[in-house]
Amino acid sequence: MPKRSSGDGNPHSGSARMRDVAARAGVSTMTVSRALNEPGKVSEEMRERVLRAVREIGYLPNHLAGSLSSNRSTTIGLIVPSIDNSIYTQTVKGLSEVLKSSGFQLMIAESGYDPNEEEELITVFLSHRVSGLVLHSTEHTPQAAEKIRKSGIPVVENGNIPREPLDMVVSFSNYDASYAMTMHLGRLGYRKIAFASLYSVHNDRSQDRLQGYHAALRQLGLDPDPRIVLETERGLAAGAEVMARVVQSVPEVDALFCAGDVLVVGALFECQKRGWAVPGRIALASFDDVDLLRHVSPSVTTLRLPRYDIGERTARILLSRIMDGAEHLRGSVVDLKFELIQREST
Amino acid sequence: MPKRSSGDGNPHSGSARMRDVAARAGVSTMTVSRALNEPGKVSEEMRERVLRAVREIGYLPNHLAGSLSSNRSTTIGLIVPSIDNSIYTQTVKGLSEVLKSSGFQLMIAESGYDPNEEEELITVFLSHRVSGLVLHSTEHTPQAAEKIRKSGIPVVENGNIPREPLDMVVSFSNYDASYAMTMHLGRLGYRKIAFASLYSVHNDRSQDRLQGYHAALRQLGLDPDPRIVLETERGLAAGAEVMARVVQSVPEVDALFCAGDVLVVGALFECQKRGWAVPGRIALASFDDVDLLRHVSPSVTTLRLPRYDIGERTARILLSRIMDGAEHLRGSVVDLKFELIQREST
DNA sequence: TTGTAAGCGTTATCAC
DNA sequence: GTGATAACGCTTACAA
Repeated sequence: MPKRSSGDGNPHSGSARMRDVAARAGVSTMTVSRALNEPGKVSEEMRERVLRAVREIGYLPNHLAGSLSSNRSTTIGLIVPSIDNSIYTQTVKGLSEVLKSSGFQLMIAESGYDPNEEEELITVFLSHRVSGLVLHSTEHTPQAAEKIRKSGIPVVENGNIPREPLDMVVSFSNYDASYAMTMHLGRLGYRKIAFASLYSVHNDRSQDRLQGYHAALRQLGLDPDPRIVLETERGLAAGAEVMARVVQSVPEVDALFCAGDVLVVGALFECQKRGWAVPGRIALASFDDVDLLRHVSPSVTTLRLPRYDIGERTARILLSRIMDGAEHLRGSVVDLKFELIQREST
Repeated sequence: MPKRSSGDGNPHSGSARMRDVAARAGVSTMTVSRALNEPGKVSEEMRERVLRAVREIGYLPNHLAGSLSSNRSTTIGLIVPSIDNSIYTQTVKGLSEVLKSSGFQLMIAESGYDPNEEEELITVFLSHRVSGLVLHSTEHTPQAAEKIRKSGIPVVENGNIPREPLDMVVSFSNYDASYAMTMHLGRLGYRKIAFASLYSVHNDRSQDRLQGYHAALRQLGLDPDPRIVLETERGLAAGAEVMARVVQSVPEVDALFCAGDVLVVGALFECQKRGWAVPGRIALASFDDVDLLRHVSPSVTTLRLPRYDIGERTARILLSRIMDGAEHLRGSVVDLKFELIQREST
């Protein structure tokens, strides 16, 4: 019962197998395998004979079979809350570039900010026997944590620095960044600092930013005012709406710190439309240094976050664990620093 | 020589196998396999017995083994020119959402606008035995085309509508879109229409946009002027630079069509800085309807492209081929339409 | 409806 | 340095 015969119309059905290469080269499959994966362990002559046969036949190794047999895969699973968030793209690029150079592939999925969905995706990735996992969120179901632990594969969390990491962490601290910006505003003399962030439900980044803000207020001796602490959705329209709402409900406000996405740009446009001078009437600060903020007028004070570096370091640390078995890296936390960029808006 | 014993420290080494589940449930592995994959083919009692054993043991199926054995995988390969281009994110989201609902996973890689790199990635994906391939570029090496053909897997190109598709196509026409916008500018009375695009080397989208522009000029009876046709890199700074260059070298220019990325925003800022009225001194039009263009002042005339739909349709057509064997879809071309949004800038 | 046996394409192991 | 053989964990094909 040759299975092969059944799959005539199937994908990949025509691909040559290693044994075809072996037959053509007049060697065993092991020699082919070695010539391809550990060229040093094979004589020059054999190597060339094999490689010629590979070319002639148009042989393509089957990673599935290789991974099954060797119990090693070359795939990494990445779960982000939302794929269409431009914030992550730099990190994904950093990850992708380093992984590619080591022959690893990225499997990507989005959790939609839902820990249960994340758990489901982790399960799927584990089924695919990924060699490592990268999670942007640092909030997980207990079951997810348990599955990961049980699997034994290395994990990097990289959206924030959690109190209780699953394993490794490569990130900046949302708390520290938010604290730094709020302190900066306070030192510049602003006394009534409003704070806008994205919804913090199942979003520990937002939560930490809020806490950083509050900690700085305390340090500055400023009273918190719930009327000027807002959560909203993503987008320019949301930023504009927040701006209008804050100024109208609490006219004494003299600064707005938009701790998420491009909210600040919407806010700035709203100011321009209403004729509110920035920073004269109200100062504006933001969280991520997107290109736009340097080009608008006034240019916007913001935090430069190591988005690309996070991806790059994440990949490197993961590869160390996977390829070099660097067990001493288990549980390590890399706190990449951010930079505060003072511009015209404050 | 039990392979298993060697892998004690290895990832996934502790995971239970189907045979463990079978033993626990007191059935054969085939019954476990059926209970999991074709529940209808198993009696209620068996199904429950198996599922309980699965839960108790914490069994996680091994997709690698399943795919190898069945000669079917649940992964799709996606190659984009550059991951950090926000243009693709909506398409990736569309793809991802549909694929996820069918249990497929996305493997993503970037070619860096290099066909040879793309070929390399295609090879890797084929090695991973992806069930389908999505390519943003429509320019490929002959070897890449040959490998894909030989593999027999379905492919969708979705960055443009090529003259000679590899297989299926889901896209809008860059030529048509560019033609439409240029005609629109002509009909509004603009006579000296400049054109800025991203570098067109190995970028057939840019090339087609340029051709659409030229075709429209002919149709409008306007003479092409190489001095006002420019290629540049991505980014706001590039847009600003193009704007300044065009107006200073050819003062008669009365419109600028930025056919790429966020160039137009840089151009608009430059106009504001220089005090050039838009559209009084010069009209501005763009290619992609990013959120920003609706919020700047003046708001910018642009093309609304079906980015998300492209991803969604791509996934659907691919899944039809893979799961339903819909061979009649082979070679089909889906030309998704775009929409021209007239705003204040023209 | 369930089970048996063979095989998917590769690599680990051990012998030469 | 090279090869024979037995896995890897699952599904196909067929038998019961």
